[in-house]
Amino acid sequence: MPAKILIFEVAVPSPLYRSFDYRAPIATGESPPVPGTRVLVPFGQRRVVGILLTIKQDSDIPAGKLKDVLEVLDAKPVLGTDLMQLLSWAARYYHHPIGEVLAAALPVLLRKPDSCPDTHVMVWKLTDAGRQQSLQSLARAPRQAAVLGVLTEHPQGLAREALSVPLEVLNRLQHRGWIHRVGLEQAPAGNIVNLSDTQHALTVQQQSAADAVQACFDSFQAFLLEGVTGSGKTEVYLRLIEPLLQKQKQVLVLVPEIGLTPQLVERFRQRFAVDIAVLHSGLNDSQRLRAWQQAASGAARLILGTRSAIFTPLKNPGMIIIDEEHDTSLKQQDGFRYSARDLAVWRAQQLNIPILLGSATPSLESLYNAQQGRYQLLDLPERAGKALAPTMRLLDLRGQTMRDLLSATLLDAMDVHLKKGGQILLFLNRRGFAPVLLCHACGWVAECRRCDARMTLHQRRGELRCHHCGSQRRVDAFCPSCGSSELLGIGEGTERIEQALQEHFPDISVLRIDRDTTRRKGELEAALSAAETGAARILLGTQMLAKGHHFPEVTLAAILDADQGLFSTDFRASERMAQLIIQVAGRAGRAEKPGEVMIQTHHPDHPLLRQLVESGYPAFAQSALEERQETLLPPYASMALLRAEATSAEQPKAFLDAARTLAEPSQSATLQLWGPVAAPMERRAGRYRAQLLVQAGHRNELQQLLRQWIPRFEAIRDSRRVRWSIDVDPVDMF
DNA sequence: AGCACGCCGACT
DNA sequence: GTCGGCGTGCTC
Repeated sequence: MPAKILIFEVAVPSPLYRSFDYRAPIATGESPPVPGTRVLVPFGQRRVVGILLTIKQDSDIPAGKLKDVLEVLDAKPVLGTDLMQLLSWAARYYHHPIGEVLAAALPVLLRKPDSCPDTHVMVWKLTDAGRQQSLQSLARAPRQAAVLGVLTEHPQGLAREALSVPLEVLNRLQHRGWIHRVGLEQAPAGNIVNLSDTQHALTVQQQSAADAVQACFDSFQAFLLEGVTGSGKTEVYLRLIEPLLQKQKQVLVLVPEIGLTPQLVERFRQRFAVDIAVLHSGLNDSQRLRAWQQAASGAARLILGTRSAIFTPLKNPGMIIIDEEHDTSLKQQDGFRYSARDLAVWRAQQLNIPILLGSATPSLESLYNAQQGRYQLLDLPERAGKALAPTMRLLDLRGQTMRDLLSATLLDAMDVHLKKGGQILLFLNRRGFAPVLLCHACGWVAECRRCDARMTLHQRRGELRCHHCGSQRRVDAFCPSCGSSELLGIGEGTERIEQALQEHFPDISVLRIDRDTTRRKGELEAALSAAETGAARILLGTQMLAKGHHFPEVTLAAILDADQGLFSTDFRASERMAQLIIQVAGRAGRAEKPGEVMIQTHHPDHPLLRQLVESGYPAFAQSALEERQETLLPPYASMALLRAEATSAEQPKAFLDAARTLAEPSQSATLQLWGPVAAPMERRAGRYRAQLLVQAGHRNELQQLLRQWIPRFEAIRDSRRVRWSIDVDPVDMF
């Protein structure tokens, strides 16, 4: 009888669409590890950290090829059953290699082969000796004295973060034997919900929305909270979070990238005296690991994060909230291209908890789900408090006297608002000085050497920059083509508008907020606070300015160029433009001052624009949905985009041609392939890009095709030479 | 992806 | 005579 050997099936961090089998380690101990545990395995010439998927009795791989697991790295799995299920499903649905999916869900430090640092919450406490020290004896070490003082008042101990002194100070005290570190299994379970008195009474609509969700606290239900700007969505979130925290549950809140500002975090902190884990891009690896562990242990009760926070382990999940659910930054745009919103709905269902999707301008997908009865629609049609809805107006630019995108009508309106003491917000989604540098003598324009794109002129820094690949160079003094010195910046960016505003309103302070003015740390915060206090009278900016901030003094908001979104090749462009316009409009008149919104366009009769302005977003969304239905576009169809890129233009096309041929036999009635075609900007960062669109009437049909199609790509000759990727439910068609 | 192996060009 | 270019193949 051969001895029974166990086989570990392991997901290895590599772009391969399969798992790998290993012999279980010799010393498995009493209880074998469970799926979700990290294992160190030999892989080719390397050793890598993989994740145990299953333990099985035998393998299809010949015994001679099997290698041994080198080490089991965790006593407890880093990924619990629920996350393993979520991630396996996500790998299948998005057709991304399981090893990369699992790796993407783990904090960087857990992807390294060190054993997992302790998952305890560490706090510092006074020792008996420490308690007996007099503070006077430490007069020459004020920081050490302060620590002793604070710890005297907190006999249960405090985390280092709470003490906010350098580690060195603590080490010195520890060395003297006056304080020591203690690991707690969980954070001190204070009962901790501590409502501040800033709580406002809810409006009738807010209350009924909150009631509806609260009625479903103990089971899965998806809610779409459609609330106009200023209607108090956040207050509804806070009201719902409160009873859950009291029941010792955790709440996971996902927000778009720009939405996760210190101001938002501060609002949560002021409301609830619980440990909040904040997961944003600014964290370093150990901070991120710590936040993850605090969520996993249950110590953090409120988890606030961007897209990838959807993979945070939760000990005691109570609810998931997705704020600004329409925002495209919730969809990962490279590598493992998942939608955090869609995964969140799946996860809520799996955890049997409610999920709340909030937006002033819901995505057409979510509105469709609400109409289908999958989501329960909650409506907040009115602004809370005394604030009045702003009036919106299209400004016909045709034939108007213009000064750098500022029409005479707009300038007049600005004058009026400034005289009345109002603040003004101008939105333009184009940074830099001018999007084109043109030679007046010969017509040459400055183009990027690595992209099919014009360079943007950044005049103040004397640079040309490509906004697609990031390359930059000094602006030419003479035309490289004809030698003329007459080089003109054509078109407008925020930098030019800023200059024009300063000239036109010499006594008014203008604040420009875009990626160029807020590049360094702290600059964005400084700018936002200058905007909020009203110190700056005219605010000018890009997306950054439009999203989520509260500027109570703004009485006039203007979209300087609404025409960009009108004639795009991307069928979602008009939806985006509408969302952006409403978002900018939402910045005006939030306080007691009535707001005015002006939208500059050369197409004032465009049906979409008119409907948006005259009837509002819900009406716009309804007719956009009807149009999608007629043209059989999402959400009435399912899409996947196969992209390929390489250093030559031919290779991606050849690969996609081959891929298309492989898909051809399985074409059914509603399955369609479009392309391959060159990407809208074919060359980007020196690489040529092409794409093939797959469309199906049904999700299942699309999935069925992808399942049998993608494994065959490895057989295509060029598949090694091109970089290809599959994007299921793409939101960006580029 | 990473890494090794392998076969052809310009260097000490 | 070697260092190194990137094409090809493999990873339990």
